[in-house]
Amino acid sequence: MFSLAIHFDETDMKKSASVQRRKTFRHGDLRNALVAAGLEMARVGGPDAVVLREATRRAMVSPNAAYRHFANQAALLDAVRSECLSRLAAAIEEEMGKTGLGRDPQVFARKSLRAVGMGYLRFAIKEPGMFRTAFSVPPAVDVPNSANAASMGLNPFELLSLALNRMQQSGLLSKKDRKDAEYLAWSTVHGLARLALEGPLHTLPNEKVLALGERLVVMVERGLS
Amino acid sequence: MFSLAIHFDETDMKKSASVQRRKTFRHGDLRNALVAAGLEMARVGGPDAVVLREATRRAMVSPNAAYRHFANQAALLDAVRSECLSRLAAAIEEEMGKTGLGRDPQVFARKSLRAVGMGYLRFAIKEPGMFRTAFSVPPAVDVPNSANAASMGLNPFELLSLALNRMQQSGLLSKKDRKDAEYLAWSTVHGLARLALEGPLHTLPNEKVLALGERLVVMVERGLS
DNA sequence: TGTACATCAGTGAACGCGCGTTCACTGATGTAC
DNA sequence: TGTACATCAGTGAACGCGCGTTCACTGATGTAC
Repeated sequence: MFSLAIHFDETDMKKSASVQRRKTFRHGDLRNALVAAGLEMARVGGPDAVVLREATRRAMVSPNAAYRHFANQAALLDAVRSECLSRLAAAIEEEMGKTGLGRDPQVFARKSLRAVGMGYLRFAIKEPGMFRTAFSVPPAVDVPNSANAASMGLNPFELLSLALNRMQQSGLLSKKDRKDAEYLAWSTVHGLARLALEGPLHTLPNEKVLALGERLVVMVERGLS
Repeated sequence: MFSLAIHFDETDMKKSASVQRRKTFRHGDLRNALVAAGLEMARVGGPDAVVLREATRRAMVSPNAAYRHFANQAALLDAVRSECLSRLAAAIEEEMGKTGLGRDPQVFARKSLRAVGMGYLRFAIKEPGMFRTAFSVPPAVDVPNSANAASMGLNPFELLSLALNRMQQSGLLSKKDRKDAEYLAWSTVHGLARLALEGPLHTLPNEKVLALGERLVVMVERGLS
């Protein structure tokens, strides 16, 4: 019971409440903690909100501790961006998973393409900050510390390729039309997503955006071949 | 000849060179000068580069002078954004102007749509900073001082509507398909533009982007109806 | 199993910077008489 | 035509802020013996 007082002291009550303090000198998992903090900031405020000092604050660590794990702020942002892309890919995969297998290969292919597009769009609407971060302007020149570029699993682009391959294999897409079809299909939903998040269209209600998305997917199907 | 010395003195040589000084107390056209400076910064560095203090520096005016013409930095950015949209519209109109009139209304309509899409894309490639600024995230809440919203001429959206109207009037588009076609058509080229400027596709050569743009326009034509 | 030591993840303090914004002011201009 | 004066576009100085980054350091950990 009296150990309470000691805990009280340890938790550092100076200034406002809620300032906690690590009990170990080593953090143990600081790199991941910084990325997680950066991701949360990106989620709320987009790429510009990924502030190195704030990340260290949230990880309860001094500002310069970040430099043990990242060469600079750009490297941290890059790691966060990469994580955002992974989340987007996961959202798409989940949407694809929902569309059963389907026996007819053509129906399956169409469903796959639709799932990629709609999963993409849904993620953009649900997590605009992460989405914008995933596609924020790339580092101009440097960003020395970007080891984790690859990560695991397929990225959004590869998932789209997969769906388009199914379209081709099931005979819905000629070999000629298949060429560069990724870029065309991707552009459509990406454009809608960005217009819905920012710029003149950002007041469109979500349902409307999703309905437009459905129409876009159909348009792509018809327009590609 | 000896007046040179006086001029020398007037031009204020302290510190580096090239620092000039206005001779009149009143600037005369400060608001426009600030927007012009902001526009140039946006052109080079995108929306984040529109810095109020830097704009006043370029207008050779003290920082707080800006507050005679804009309520705050957001208001200046908003004026710059509006100007970027105008420039985009002008680029599209120019592209439309290049496509002669054509006697066949259907050919004309197709050419119009193509011109809108390609003009849009070309502007995005040529002026990525302005393009990104035009579609940067809108002011969250305030921006009190945004008088010049309307400006003159048609905005990009209206130009696109015009082309789609021609499609409908010439019988290329049913009334049903015409509905919300703006959003669909716009999304495609907008998406390609943004992917080409940032994100994973930003290394695509310009010619390739334009070639994809041509395919997109065809896809939209076919897919819409 | 115990101890010396190298490693290196963290600390604490400080830096220079440039930003947006506010204050009390100054002085050119255009208008009323 | 000349003069007094209100207007208001500009000045100069200062503010608080938070950022990214560097410095010399400290102390826990894991390894070699």
